[in-house]
Amino acid sequence: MPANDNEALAGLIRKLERLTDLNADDRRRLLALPHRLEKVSAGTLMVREGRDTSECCLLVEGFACRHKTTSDGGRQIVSFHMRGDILDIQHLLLPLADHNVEAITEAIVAWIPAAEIRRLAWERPNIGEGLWRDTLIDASIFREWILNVGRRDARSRIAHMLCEFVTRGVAADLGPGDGFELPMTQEQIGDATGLTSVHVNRTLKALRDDGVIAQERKRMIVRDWARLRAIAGFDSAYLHAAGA
Amino acid sequence: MPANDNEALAGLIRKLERLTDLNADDRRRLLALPHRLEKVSAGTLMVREGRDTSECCLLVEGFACRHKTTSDGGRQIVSFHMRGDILDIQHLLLPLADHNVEAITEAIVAWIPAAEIRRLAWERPNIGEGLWRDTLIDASIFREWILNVGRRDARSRIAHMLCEFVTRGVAADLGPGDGFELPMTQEQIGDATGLTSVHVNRTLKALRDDGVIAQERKRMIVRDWARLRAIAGFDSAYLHAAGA
DNA sequence: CGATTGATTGAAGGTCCTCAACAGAGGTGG
DNA sequence: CCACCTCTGTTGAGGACCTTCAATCAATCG
Repeated sequence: MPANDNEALAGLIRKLERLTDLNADDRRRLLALPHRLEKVSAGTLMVREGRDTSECCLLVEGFACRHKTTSDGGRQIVSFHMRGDILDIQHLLLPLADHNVEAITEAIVAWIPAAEIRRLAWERPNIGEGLWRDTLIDASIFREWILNVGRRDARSRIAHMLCEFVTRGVAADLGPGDGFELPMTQEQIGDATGLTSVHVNRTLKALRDDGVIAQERKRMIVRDWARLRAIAGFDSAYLHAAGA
Repeated sequence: MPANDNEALAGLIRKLERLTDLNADDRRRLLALPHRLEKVSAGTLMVREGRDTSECCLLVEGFACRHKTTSDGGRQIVSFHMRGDILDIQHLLLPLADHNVEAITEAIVAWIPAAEIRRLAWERPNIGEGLWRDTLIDASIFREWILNVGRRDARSRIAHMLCEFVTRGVAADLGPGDGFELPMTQEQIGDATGLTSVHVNRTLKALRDDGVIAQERKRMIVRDWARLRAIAGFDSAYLHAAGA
């Protein structure tokens, strides 16, 4: 397994430290969380809608998304995730999964018993506060996504998705925001923005032609961050501490 | 003031009892929460995006919504609320409001100091668990709304919004679901579904012509619940305990 | 009772979708 | 190591759904 145990939980601690104050004891308890590491390939479903869950899934490395489907098969991605994110923290208190969690690249995840995290949340108020705040920021991002698919056109919508991804990636130490690995396919961008992959393709081409972005393979370069922001109408306030 | 103090907090207790176990002491502490009642008219903004907040707003009577706007003025409603709902519980841990909260009918709200609720959440684990679970259900509803505006056509989208409203209304003791007061205008339905009021009008007419619903004034009658559900692709699982 | 807000309907147009074909990249197995 | 296959990206043509603009009607309210 590529990541050792300490590294696996260190990502979670780094994230919580952006959200709350942790003392030495808090950190010790977090590092002592029982867990098992798993390497998964792109496309693996870590959580299935409707299933009972007793473990929480921490993303140690790689990228993942959460998605839901309509009764006639339409698929909607509701969030993207990167290292340090707990992918299904809501299962601490809601045992039945209401959506799927899928790896979109090869990834390493750590499975942690929900009961252990729950206990820690109540015994260490700092940790509980951080975890609760994390779920509240999740909810804030969901609200922004409702606005994104509901009220922006394809161009702004995709630009906004890119802005958010860059901003969160920088916060998660994935490197500088001007050039970065874009882990999702155009089909997945479509599923996240409520568009078809065909229209995503045309819209990305337009953004390239306008000199706002550039692409080579899966690598994306932001040529003009100010313009991308303006097209998206992006204001990072909704990310709260998570995107600071 | 139409509602007395006990009635005001009783709605919150009823709601929390659907989400967690409360003992006599929990209930006593909840009833002892300091608060002030306010009667507000339709259109009143209780919370403004970007503002610092130190009080939480409990909806005692009437209806409200939360909404956001794009930089060029597009407006998106991200949730509707009814009595018993805490309208901005995220401000317990996120001081800066990332959206607006607005009364859509005349309403009675109770303002409760956020610090008092926060204290109760940590001192009474049952209450904390119930409140956290409530915010997680909120998030689940947001996810469903992303799916709704992202992947359903106007007809299913509006049908889904109606199904959710009815289901939550029944759970909140607002009366039977077959005939009920629809508090929002067609413009607000449009803002919630990412459509224009014109298209909402045409779509509602189609649903009426098909015998699925009927309307008189602001009153809506569900003529064929099975068909409305089918059109919406509605499955109440995402409401978790809140819509049981 | 005039004024304002919300509902209703028509006509024209635009954004995005569907269907379809093809190119390129990457992975697999013989 | 190359042939093959699959997945992803790309582009074109036509059409559907929803929007925009506009006018009219109904209901509510000061």
